[in-house]
Amino acid sequence: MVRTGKGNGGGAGGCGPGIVVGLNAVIIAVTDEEPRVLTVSVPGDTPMEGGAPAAVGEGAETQEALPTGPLDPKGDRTLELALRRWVRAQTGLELGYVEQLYTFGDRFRDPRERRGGPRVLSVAYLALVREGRVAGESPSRWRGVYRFFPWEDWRGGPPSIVERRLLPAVEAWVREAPGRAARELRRERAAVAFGRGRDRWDGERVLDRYELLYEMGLLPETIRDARAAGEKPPEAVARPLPGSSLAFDHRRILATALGRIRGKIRYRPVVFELVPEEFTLLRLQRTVEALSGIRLHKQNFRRLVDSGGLVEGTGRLEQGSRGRPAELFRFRREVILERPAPGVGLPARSR
Amino acid sequence: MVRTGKGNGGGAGGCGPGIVVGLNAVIIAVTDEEPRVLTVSVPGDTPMEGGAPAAVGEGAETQEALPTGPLDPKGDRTLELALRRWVRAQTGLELGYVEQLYTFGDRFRDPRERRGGPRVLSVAYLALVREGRVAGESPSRWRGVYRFFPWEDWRGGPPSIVERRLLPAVEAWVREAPGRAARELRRERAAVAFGRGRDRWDGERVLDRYELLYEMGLLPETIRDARAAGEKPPEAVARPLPGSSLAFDHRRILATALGRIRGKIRYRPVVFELVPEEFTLLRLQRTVEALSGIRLHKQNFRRLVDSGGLVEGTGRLEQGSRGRPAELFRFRREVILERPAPGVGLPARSR
DNA sequence: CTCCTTATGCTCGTTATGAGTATAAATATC
DNA sequence: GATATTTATACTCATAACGAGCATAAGGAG
Repeated sequence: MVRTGKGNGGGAGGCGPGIVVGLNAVIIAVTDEEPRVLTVSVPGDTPMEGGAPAAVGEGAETQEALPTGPLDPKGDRTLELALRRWVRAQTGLELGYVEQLYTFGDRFRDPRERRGGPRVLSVAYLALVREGRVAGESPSRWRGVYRFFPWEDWRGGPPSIVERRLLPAVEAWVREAPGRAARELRRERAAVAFGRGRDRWDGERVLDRYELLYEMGLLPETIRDARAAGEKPPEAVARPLPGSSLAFDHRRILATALGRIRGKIRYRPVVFELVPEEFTLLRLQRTVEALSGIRLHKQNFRRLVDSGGLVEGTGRLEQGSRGRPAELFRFRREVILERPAPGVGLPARSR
Repeated sequence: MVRTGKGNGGGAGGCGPGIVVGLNAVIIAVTDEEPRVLTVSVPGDTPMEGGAPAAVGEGAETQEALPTGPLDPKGDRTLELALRRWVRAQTGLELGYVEQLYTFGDRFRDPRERRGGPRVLSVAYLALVREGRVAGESPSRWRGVYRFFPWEDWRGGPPSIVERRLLPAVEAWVREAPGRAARELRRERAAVAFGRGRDRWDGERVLDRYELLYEMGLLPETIRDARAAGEKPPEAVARPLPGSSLAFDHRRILATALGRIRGKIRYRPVVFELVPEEFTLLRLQRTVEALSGIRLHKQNFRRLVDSGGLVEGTGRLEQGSRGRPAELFRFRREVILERPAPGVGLPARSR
């Protein structure tokens, strides 16, 4: 009957558990039509689950990471409450919408594991907050999400990085597969992730794309991790793709989060967690566009949310904007009682 | 710093970690038009993450539970591989489709926690297998999923239990709320979970319903857990709802899994993991119906999967059935390259 | 007053969906 | 062997949902 970790005692330090658990928060806001994520600075050698705060900014090179905190096994009633607790303490943010994202537990995702450190599990959460008010004095800041995934922002048409670097690299990767069968496999994986070209790009497959790029050796993480393992990178690539990285596997976690949001937005009214109580329809649309990374047809968006019962007009108008003043709307909570899956129903493809 | 569990020492046995991690498998198959889940027998006092195998079947009353296994922090490269490993060892099953479901970590979900035991986290996985071949000699067996959720099977119309017990109880629960505000809150929660009546029942909200029923005190778990906590059940209910329970919070985990499958089936071609290589369209339809719990329109289902490009005919016919022989079809793998979200697109409501 | 900008209303063709009707090809029954 | 029964499969039809575009309204800037 399945004992955990065949002998809890076998792990690090003679008596340690061999496994430690941390909680991870992907906190998303949309400001200035840009989706943003809250990151913190950690010293270069910080263990993932925290550690002595090691005097941040004391000289050693710091990395950017997602906020991480502990579960107090004797105190926190649920994982989510634990997350809310330490996010409040760390950043001053009172989280609204929170959902569990995924639990990450690959071996060596914390490099210290190679030096006898414990296996580190992270239960990652996605949180949406309304504004960019970071109250904490902690070294946290809002970063544009597309800083980490430049290839995911199609609002201005196909990003040049996709055309110029990504697709050619993918094609080369498929071509250079060792053997016919491997080539077919790669072709299919590439087609699923990138939709065989600029057409058919599926906005939700953020994680598939990230993982493929990682595997192809196009990301700095690939080199970093291979070096840590004492191997040489899979296929030495001239230069990594543009786009910032994050410590540990946190860019992967962020990719998971972005994909989840893009999916969720279609069938649950989660956008409203990101806009003020009252908003113009354009603001709502821009928020959806920021997250989904594509442009939407204005009139149809209006029809969708208005006659779809997602919003109701307040009768009041927005002040101080260019052009004809827009009516302020608010979310119609009743819609969740009326329709099974009220979302904004993005088009399959952009444009 | 966040060491896990602020005071690793406080836990079980003086040196325990305070947190232990287990993996949980919800293994689903569909046989005889019935969705089934693999369960195992555990002695009444088994700790969730396993422990000394305590001689199964030695007299003490046994409970039914989901298969559970460990993560070997030094050996298993990923959580999913760990799961595949011990499922193979325990049951002989070679899992095909596997996806992570959710991580459960509420306090006291393992009752031994109250007696100083460690906090037990379970990372639950959903696995789909083609046939009901349980090779292992372990005390595992296939149970009909609706044995645990009789109110979720609407294939024969609204289940009598819904009409006769569930909805009346829900209405009473709303009515008896302490105060006006609480009543409104309950009304809304009930409406979301149960769709304000036999109409608008959303098949995917399995977990919402389970949790509401738990909270209402309509399940044996409510009483069990309250007793373990030394409290009295929230609102003493005459008799619990029909439907088998599972050990620990495993019925909740199963509810999560069923809801996930029902959602997934709509936009990913996962049904094909549950039928043989070649199948008739009726068989495919019955499998979808078994999972979604509703009946579908035969001709439209055919149109959906056939002209939708999900399947292709083999030209061969099924042998030995009543009526006109049906053509055998197979899954068209190419569809995942062609369409972004190929699923079977269930109707919002039944009938 | 005219142009520019944004908001909002409405139309139109296409596709998807829900519900049938009709016919075909087997086996079972008398 | 004719007929009923059962299941498969092909089509039709009305309606809803969707994608794209035209047209008009209501502000400010020049």
